Amino acid sequence: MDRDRPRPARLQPGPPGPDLPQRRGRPGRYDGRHGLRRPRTRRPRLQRDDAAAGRRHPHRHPGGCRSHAGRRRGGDLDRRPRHPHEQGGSTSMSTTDQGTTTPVRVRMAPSPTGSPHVGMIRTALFNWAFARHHGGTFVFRIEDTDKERSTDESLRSILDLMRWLGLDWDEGPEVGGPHAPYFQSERGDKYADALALLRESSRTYDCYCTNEEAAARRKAAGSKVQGYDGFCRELSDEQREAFIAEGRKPIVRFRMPEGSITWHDLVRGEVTFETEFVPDFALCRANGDPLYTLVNPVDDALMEITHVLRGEDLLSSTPRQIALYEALKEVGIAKATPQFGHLPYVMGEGNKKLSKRDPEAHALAYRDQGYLPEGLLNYLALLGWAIAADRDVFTLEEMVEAFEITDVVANPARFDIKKCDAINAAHMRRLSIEDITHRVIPFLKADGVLSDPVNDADAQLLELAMPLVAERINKLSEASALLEFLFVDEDAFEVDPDDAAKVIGEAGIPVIQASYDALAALPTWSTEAIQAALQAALVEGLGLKPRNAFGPVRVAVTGRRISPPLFESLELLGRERSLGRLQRALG
RNA sequence: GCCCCCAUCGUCUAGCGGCCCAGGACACCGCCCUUUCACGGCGGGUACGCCGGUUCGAAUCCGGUUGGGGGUGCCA
Repeated sequence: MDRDRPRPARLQPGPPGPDLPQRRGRPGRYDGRHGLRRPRTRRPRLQRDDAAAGRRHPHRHPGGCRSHAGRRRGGDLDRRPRHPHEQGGSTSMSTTDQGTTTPVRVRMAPSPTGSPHVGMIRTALFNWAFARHHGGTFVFRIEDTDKERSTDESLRSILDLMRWLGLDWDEGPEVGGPHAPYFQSERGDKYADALALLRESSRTYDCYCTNEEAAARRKAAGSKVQGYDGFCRELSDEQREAFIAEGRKPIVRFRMPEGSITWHDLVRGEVTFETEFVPDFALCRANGDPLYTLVNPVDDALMEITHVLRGEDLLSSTPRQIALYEALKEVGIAKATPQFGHLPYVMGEGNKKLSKRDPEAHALAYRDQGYLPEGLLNYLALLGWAIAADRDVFTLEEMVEAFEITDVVANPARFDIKKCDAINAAHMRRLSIEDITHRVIPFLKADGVLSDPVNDADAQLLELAMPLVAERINKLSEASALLEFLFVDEDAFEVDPDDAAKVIGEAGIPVIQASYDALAALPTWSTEAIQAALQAALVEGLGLKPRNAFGPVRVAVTGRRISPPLFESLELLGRERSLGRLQRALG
């Protein structure tokens, strides 16, 4: 073949034990222990006999915390009996370490380049939920090796995002941890050490070729495979010296082993790659800068990550990582190869991976548009996972309780903003008035509806008005339009011209006049009295349908055709301001 | 090109060989409720890509095919 070396049929035996169900795609339920899986059974967790409730508090200390009080490390790990025949390790390149009971350690490792993406949230959420479900550790690591593209702004955005979402991390930026530092830019010595050890082993070799040379050789050989061809694998001293004499600087390449590499993917089942299709890859640049291919596995190894849950785009780099892990174990850097689970893409319009170009991709925009973190997270969780056959709305706590990585489906999901809205709306309706008021205030301030700080009178008015508004908004940002008329100064009050044209006009003037007369005569200014007076004057008096009767009044007083309930609104506005606005509408 | 992944309503999913002429949610279409809006209620249409095989029985297992996606870097 391309490397001119014989290829043994298969290094790996087939599926391990006779009792191990190896259904592709729907693997057995993962029980939190390395290499162990059991056949899926329907929601056995619902019958759990321990008091799981109150054990975890996913919302505590958003933004990361040190306190592990109350968290049971490795909580679920010993719950189920081990099945003697169930072993996940199936190959010489096994991704599992049989017999261990290591507590779960997962990580989120974003690159701080550009604006954080909703796909990133989904990955973070599944990692977080997996960690919390198993009472494990959620590590947050910043992969800022690319100095050109990494920015502080992006880093801040990611941290803000995680804090807003309430996905707290146990180790990482701001909280530190036993494997600090958690910024790759501060871990250069570790990569240099790893590279030096690897270079001393037989697993790597120095390569002097240019890309062009390798590509030309591939082409000349009529190879179907692209990428490096292994030319420098067995260089003679003379060849090496000749290259050096030419002034070439070598890079370090990893020597892919022969045969095939198989792993049991946590979401996809068994995946196999023939290594003839996995070219020897570079670990560093000629100037010595380590590449992602090196730093990512080295950090995972050093941080003792047990499960790597990441995007499907990394699927094809997994055989390289598994092979590298073998070398890292050999040189004493890695203790064990993690298990891998490749999450499906979040797709955008037109069946393409949701790209940064899509406005829907920008994660922080959801916060600014008034989505609830619990709503967004709930929706994102639905992309690839279901808590039950007939349920879509759930809390983070419920997700933690029920989340199984092996329940995640492998097919890519389209991001549907309408459903996202609907799920968010469901969470809005679950909030108490106090809670929703609290959350709406920043939006009201930003929109200039409320002053900052809020004065006492406005605070009081808001407290009275929110019950009317809370049930009719689906996003926090929608409150301003509904409340503005109550807080605006009279001389700044404006009536929407389009709405006025539609319902006031000539036909509306008599209606407003009649309303003014009826309300001006009112001895008490209450919702009930207002309703009775308007009902009598307009519906009975003028013979109007309620819709036509109250429309003009609504626009005159609230400025818009869409408002909180009219009679309550009038009461809150007060007699003087209400009558004044009716007067103004009359011209 | 080559390699890998994926395949149930428009969308997200349930389904783990008989409970399925396929369930839920969003969207859509009617109707009801209603002072606008937002809720809420009732009803409706719409899906197992295709071809083989295994089986008494297949959406479910196997093979193929087609279609989609991803990868194929001294990017991450």
